[in-house]
This record gives sequence, C-alpha cells and structure tokens, in this order.
Amino acid sequence: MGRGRVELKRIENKINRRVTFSKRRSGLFKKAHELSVLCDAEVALIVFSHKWKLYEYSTDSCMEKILERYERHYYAERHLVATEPESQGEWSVEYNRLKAKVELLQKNHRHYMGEDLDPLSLKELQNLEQQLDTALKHIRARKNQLLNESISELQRKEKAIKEQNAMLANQIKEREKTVARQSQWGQQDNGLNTSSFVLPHPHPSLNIG
Amino acid sequence: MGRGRVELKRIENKINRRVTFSKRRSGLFKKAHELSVLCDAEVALIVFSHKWKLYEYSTDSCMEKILERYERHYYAERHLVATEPESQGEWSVEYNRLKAKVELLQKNHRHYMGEDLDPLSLKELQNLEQQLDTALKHIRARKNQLLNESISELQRKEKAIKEQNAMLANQIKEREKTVARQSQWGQQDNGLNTSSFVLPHPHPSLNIG
DNA sequence: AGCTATTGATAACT
DNA sequence: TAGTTATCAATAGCT
Repeated sequence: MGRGRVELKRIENKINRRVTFSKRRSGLFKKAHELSVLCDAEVALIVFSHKWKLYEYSTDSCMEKILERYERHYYAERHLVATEPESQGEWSVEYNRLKAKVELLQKNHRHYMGEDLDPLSLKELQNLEQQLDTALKHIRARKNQLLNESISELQRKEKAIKEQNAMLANQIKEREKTVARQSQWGQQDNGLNTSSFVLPHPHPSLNIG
Repeated sequence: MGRGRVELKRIENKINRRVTFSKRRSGLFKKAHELSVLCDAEVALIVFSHKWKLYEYSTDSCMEKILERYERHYYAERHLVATEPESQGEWSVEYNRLKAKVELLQKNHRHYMGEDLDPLSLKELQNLEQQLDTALKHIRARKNQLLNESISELQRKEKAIKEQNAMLANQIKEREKTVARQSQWGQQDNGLNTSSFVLPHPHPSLNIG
C-alpha cells in the first residue's frame, strides 16, 4: 500500500526505516487491538526496535497474564537461561528474574492445588478446570496401565506356580508308586506305606519376588 | 476494509467471528513479519483465541529470546533496587539454589499437567490423582459460586427493570386518563382522544450498568 | 507531522 | 474450508 510496491527486505535508508517503523508499528498495534476486540481474543505484542527500544501492546494491558498463560502451554519446553551470568550487575538481574519466575510458578502451583482461586476470572477458572481434567485423565490412564501390568505379572506368576504344583504332585505320585512297589517286594503285608513318603525339594524357579 | 464498515466491538455471530479471527490473525502475523523484516525489529506476537487456542509469531522463530529480553527489561527496571547478596560467591549460591527450586517446580508442574508421568510410582500417581481431584472440586465450587453470583445479579437487574416497566406503564395510563379527561372538557364529541396520547420521558433511573 | 495516490486487507459473498 | 470481489484501510513517497 502506498505509492509503489515495497519488497520485503530491510529498508537500508535509516530515515525511511525509522519513519516506516513508526507508522507500521502503530498500524500493527491498532490491528492487534482490533483483533482482540472483534474476536474476543487475547493478544500480546512485543516489539524491539533496531535500537532495542521496547514497545508493547496487550489485551486489557495485562501482558503478565498472557505471558503466564503462554508459558503454561509450553512448560515442558521452556528452560531457563543456560548461560551463567558473569558480572555482578548481571547476577542481580538474573537473580531477580529467577525470583520472579519462582513466584510465578508458585502462584501457578497454588492454582493447580485449587488454592488462591479468588483472583481468577470465570474464564480462567474454566481453563484451569479443563487442564486439570485432562491431566487427571492422563494420570488415571497411566495408573491403570501400571495396575494392569501388575495384574498380568501376577497372573503370569500364578500360572507358573500352578505348573510347579502340578509337577510336584506328579513327583509325589511317582515316589508313592515307587515306594509301594518297593514295599510289595520287601514286606508284602505292611499297611504303613501310604503314610510314609518324603517330600521332594521345591523347584528353584518357584521363588517369587 | 471489505464490504461495509465494521465497528470496533465484539462480533456476536459465532461463525463470522471465527472467520474474521482466522483472516485477521493471518493478516496481523503477516504485518508483524513485515515490520520485523523491513525495519530490522524483533517482534513477538502471542494470540489466544476465544477458545484458548494458541497462535504465535516471532522474529526468527525465537520467542524464547524475545520474551527473555522482555522480562529482563521489565525486571531490570522494577527490581534492581532490591537488597540482596553482595559478593559474587553469595550470588552464585543463591542463584543455584533458586535454579534448583525452579527446576523442581517445573517438574511438579509437568506432573500437574499430566506430563512426564512415567517415572512416577503407583503410589505417587495415586497421590497426584487425589490432589488433582481435590483441586478440581475447589475449582468447580468457585466456578459455580461465580456463576451463581452472576445469575443473582442478573435476576436482581431483571426485577429492577420489571419494576421500572410497571412504573412506566402506570405513567402512560395516567397520562391517557388525563388526556381523555382534557378532551372531554374541551370538545366533548371528539372521538380521536383514545388514539392520541404522548409517551412520557423514561424515568432517569432506568439506566442499568 | 500532514497529504494523497496507490496498494493492501478484508467483509460479505459463493 | 477455500476462493472471489467490492470496498475500505494502511501507508510510501512526498511536502
């Protein structure tokens, strides 16, 4: 738009760039606001100029809340600064950032524990409810998986034990027969043979954790 | 732009709102990108839809860096004055302590989001389940409280409006009577009197938030 | 900062 | 959901 087409590359002329930055920035902020109002959306917009000057827009002037929500979406991926600060000044900055982060996390955590709910809006509560509901589903699924695994394991062991039992019973029968035959050969009229047989050693694989 | 002007207020028609959201969102992202390239700026743009779906754009796909820079700006300005450890050694200790805390909180948070559940034992899962269940109860209770408050408020307003309506109806009746009496006195045979009465001004207290 | 010629974005439609 | 078009809005180049 405007007199002549503009190709999408850095404007090399400094003055033009400054002017265009100023104009387009306000246009962008306006459009962000319109999207926010027309479509009932939450918008957070951060712009750093070439010279690191900060400009920001956010729905209801509440950047913190939107960033917080953003972080909630990506917690698993968000990691803190890996690079250690060096000078004392940087330590101080990093320290305060971390402190703020801890506070944020603790606040979130309280919400996830169902505490401090009063400052939350209806919409935020609904969002929280949905997230917890989903989380609970995952947790229960995992729990059930573990339980099912335990059950299968126990069934497997039960089967093994039964097989061992059958084998032992067989061994006992065999032993009985042998003893009976021996007594027939040795002293054919002795009636004690049925009550005097020896238990075999248990099979080693019977041991169960 | 487009066929007909649009006033800056929430689009009530759901379908229109969805379509407009989709179109304007992509337009906004395009403009953000153009600003970023043309003017050599860093732009971070986060949009949550009405239904909490997340859309984001950032220069060089590096949201993380821009948000960090934003936070640094923010906290550097607001919290630098805080009295804290002085020597580098103490800073380092405090910093690492905080970092460990943050990591712990983040791990917990992931569990509360139903993520990274594999390392948890059955007992831990059951604990988590119970905590989330309790939290969910609190959240739903609070939500219902808010909803009930809204309903009561609406009912209160409804009642007030009805009372106003009754009063207005009365006023109209009175006016009608007066007019009827006046036309009887003035021209006793005029049959038009019943169809020509004047509406009173609405009562000023009709205005409702 | 203000002004237009122009291009760009998009609301209503299919 | 995607494409078309009549309109309105943004803005590039200029003052």
